[in-house]
Amino acid sequence: MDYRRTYVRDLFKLAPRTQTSAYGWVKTRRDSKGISFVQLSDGSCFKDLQVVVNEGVLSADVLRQITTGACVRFDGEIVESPAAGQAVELLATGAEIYGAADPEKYPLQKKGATMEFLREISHLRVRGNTFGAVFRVRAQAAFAIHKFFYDRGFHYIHTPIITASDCEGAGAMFAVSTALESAGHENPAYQLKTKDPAEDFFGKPAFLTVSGQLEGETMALGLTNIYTFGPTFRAENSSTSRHLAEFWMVEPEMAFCDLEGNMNCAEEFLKEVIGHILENSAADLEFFNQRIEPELLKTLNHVVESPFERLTYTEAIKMLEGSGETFEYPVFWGADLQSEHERWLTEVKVGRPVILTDYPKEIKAFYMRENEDGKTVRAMDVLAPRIGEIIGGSQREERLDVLERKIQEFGLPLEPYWWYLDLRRYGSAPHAGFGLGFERLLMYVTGMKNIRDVIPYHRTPGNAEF
RNA sequence: UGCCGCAUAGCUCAGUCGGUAGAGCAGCUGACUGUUAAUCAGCGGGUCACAGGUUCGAGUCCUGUUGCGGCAGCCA
Repeated sequence: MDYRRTYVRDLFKLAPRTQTSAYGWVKTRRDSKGISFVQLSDGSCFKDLQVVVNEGVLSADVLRQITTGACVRFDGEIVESPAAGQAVELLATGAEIYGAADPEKYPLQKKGATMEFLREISHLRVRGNTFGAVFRVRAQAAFAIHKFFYDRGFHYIHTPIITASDCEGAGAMFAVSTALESAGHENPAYQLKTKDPAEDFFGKPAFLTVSGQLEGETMALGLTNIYTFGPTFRAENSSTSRHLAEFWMVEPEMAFCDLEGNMNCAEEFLKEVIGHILENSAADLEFFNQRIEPELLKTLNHVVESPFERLTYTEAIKMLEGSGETFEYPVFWGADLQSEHERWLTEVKVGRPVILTDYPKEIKAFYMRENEDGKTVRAMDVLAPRIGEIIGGSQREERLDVLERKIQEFGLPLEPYWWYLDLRRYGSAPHAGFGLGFERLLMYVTGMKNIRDVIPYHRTPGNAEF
């Protein structure tokens, strides 16, 4: 068996009367007198292959094992289909069962299951229509991201997963330690080897990264344009449809770039990646449009075609104040925008993604470049209808004295940032970048309502199954 | 972490006033010469999440626990 076989996707393109084989998993089997129809999928495309099995072609024993979930190879001939529903089908002359699936126990049915149930069988759900489409689109999106940056001369950088800096300021962190060790294989109890971080593996407290940005900045100030695309961890005890403890983040960082350039990059990025998926995952998106989110294709096409609205925080506050809406949380200059405010701006007022800039410095991170007014920073958030913040970024503070002052104003110690400050000490450059939550982008592109359903195995508070 | 909701067959759900459990789908058996979530007939299938409590009697009422979901906060 060679991996370079003909995928089901390619079988549809074969000329009638071509002899071939189809490998895959059975979705359903329908029997009539003298004939059986098998829907076969190998995940290479949305559409199943219809295999026609005439009576007597297969032994009773083999036919009996061709049930939903079974893994089978069919040998036969591509023929034009006499019935509606498919142009061609495979007329079977033989079959081999690789793995049967007991139909009384196989949990994945061909009819109605909730997303919550399918989440419990995450190892099998990929064989269904919805999750096959989700993970094909996920792969396509990842490729589109690499292509976007490659085409623009960005270098793909791998920043560390483990970091000893516990003050990146982006949320709660997971500790990484060998101080905790199992008392033994037979005894599952764990015990603490040492309480002193100096005796731990790294000689000081270490954590899983919450962002590769600071290290990304160091690479950009030498390679000019870089991006990271890797796993990110937040130990925040938040259980919502938009949060994961382990997720994937894309973080470009650009030297010789200001907030304007940053906004341009973010907008071009979203348009090109979504455009690529519209073009290359059409059948999967059509399914999402029919079964998951009726407005999906309309929305995505609209995003690709129209310019994003760009507003300053101050302008957005004025709009919210004049909206006539009654919000649960009050709107005033200096307040962080709540979900309800972001929703009003993107869904009611504008109807497409909005880029907000120049937030009050108190509600944004220390590394964002301070404006001349002394009150706001060069921050930008890209807000999307339905999912809220999809991108957060800023022009970075490149002035040593200002950055040192800001770190202290935020009550952070200077010492751990010695290397970050060195960037401003030696050959500092204006630079900017942003972070994009990959799974949030996938929610937007697929219309899936829960972030746990766009990653193969979700990690959330209380769950690390699989 | 806070507030709210849910937990009954493999799945999706109903279960009235507290009186010993029901449907559709799936599965199995059979019928049907081309089906498309096939159709038709029949059959099997239950620790009513768990632990207590009230009661002659609890799926149903009360308390606690666990799990799941929604919203909010935090964020990407």
